[in-house]
Amino acid sequence: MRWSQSFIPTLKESPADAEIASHKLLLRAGLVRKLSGGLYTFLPMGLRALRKIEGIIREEMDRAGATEVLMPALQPPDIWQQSGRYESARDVLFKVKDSVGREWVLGPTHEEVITHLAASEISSYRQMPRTFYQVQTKFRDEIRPRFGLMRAKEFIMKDAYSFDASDAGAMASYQKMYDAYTRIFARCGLKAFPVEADTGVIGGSHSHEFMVPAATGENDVAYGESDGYAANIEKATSAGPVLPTPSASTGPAPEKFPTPGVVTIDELAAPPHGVEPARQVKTLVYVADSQPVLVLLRGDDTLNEAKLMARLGATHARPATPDECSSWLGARPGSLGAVSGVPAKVVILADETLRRAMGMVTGANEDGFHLRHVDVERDIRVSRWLDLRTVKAGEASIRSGEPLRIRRAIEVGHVFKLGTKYSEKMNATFLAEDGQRRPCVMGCYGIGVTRTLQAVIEQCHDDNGISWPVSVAPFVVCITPLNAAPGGPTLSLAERLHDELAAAGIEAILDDRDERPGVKFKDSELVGFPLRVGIGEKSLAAGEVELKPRNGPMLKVPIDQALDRILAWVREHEAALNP
RNA sequence: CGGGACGUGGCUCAGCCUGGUAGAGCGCUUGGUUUGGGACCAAGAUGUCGCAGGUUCAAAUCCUGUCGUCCCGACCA
Repeated sequence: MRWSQSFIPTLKESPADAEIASHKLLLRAGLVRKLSGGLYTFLPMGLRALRKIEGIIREEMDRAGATEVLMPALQPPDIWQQSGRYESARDVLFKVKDSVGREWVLGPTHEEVITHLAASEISSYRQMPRTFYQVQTKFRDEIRPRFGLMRAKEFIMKDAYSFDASDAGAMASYQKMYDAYTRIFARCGLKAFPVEADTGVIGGSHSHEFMVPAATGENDVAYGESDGYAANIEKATSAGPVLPTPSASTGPAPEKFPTPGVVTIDELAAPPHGVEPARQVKTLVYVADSQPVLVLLRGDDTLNEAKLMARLGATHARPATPDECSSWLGARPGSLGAVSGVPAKVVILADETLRRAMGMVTGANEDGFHLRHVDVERDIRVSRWLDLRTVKAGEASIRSGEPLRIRRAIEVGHVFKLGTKYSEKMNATFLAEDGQRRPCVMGCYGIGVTRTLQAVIEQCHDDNGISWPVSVAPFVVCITPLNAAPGGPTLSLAERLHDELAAAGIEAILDDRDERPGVKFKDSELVGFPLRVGIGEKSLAAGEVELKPRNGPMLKVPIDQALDRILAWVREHEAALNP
């Protein structure tokens, strides 16, 4: 490929609407252009890198025994109604109407479609295990698209779905995908690691997300440095808070005291009251699937909303408004408590940390008053004790006791044991060996392909631009004749090398532009080709060409060895990425 | 959805406060000189200042609305 025949519009300056490095580089290196918020056109270099990632994914899916299909992006709403997600996923569903007014859905994912297929095509245990996958464009009505391809309205995803006749079979299918994912990200040159993930409404214990550590990620991961524990913060647990919870009773009964103007934990902790946060009971009012619930946490803890929803099996949860708090409890946020005045219909959930907590301080359900000497088990009608708190850095790992750390990460993949949630609702059943009809046991497995592309850039770049791993580089080799005069000796050698590389199966881009050397050097580093082959009149006179790895020092090699040295360099770096 | 910021040539931005001829750098075109790290000189082209109203003799500038973009938030009462 000649540079002049491609389309690589590089930019010296970053467009103003890009914030993070990978987003800026996507634009600066001419990989993508924005059409609208969350919608991007892939230009040749971006498309080539994307195809490389897709290629790796296809190879590994096939190796793992999955089989490729392609499902419609446009889907009838009735299958979404059948699965119940027409309601529960309504926030992300794009809906469109056709010319006669009938409604359609743009698929954010394909569980419904594949389960519909399985319902009609799989009828016997003999047809399983079976794993289908596709690489498809997905649509999500993101509240706030951001960071380029990272969170977009339209994006490319690899999704796979496994069907098994038994739980054990489903676990084996899950493990195959888990292993495939590990290989895929390694081959993409990404340092991605699996973490335990929240299973949300669906329940079950088997879900892992593959995370790429990055300060710009949108997820927090809690992990142990050496014990291997790693979990999404939404799921993470610990041995408990570092500070112990007060457990000595300070009085025989709760006692009301005035706290005018005090509405926050910090204000109650400050003079004149001086009640340290660990001695306070934080009372939150939530509305979960239209039901009011009270959530009790220690004052210095934070509610983990994902845990709340998971424990309740709720699909939507939101904090109650101050007016709702007033009408249910008789007080405004800041003076709420669960000791008295809680209507019987309101469920009270308390975090495990508060078990046996004594001598606590909490709101009195009367504006301007709090209660002290509260023994939680004695004084509060707790309906359920649950793990609802968000773990904090420094707390002991449940695995080894070492202090947990927390870091930001980008989620690039998710493997999930679904069970029979969809197969039951959509009647995807089979006849088992024992003659019984049972629902298929399913798993689903996603990789954000476009997001993975950007994650690679986020992880592989420097001040000069992108630095692609050879496996996903749009071209591995950039041949740079410093003088591209037609018919001249540098261009002739460049062309010869290009053709010889092509014959050896390596696609190189030849920078045949009539540009000054500095421009070519800067561009090749910005776009990030792993190996640049420089051919100038000086080096030619010395009988040499220059091999300049993107991340290493320049090597001068004799012209007649150039091809072999380039091939060796590429093979070596390809091999390094193969697990 | 709440808060904030910003919309001026292809890109990055100045001008707006204090209304009065629309600017710079990069990019682009032409000619010349250059040619191993984003060249230099000269001459040029490119704008209904996001859009719609309003105020005014006069609006990029002030006011209102609207659309778009980006950031923060949408757990800690």
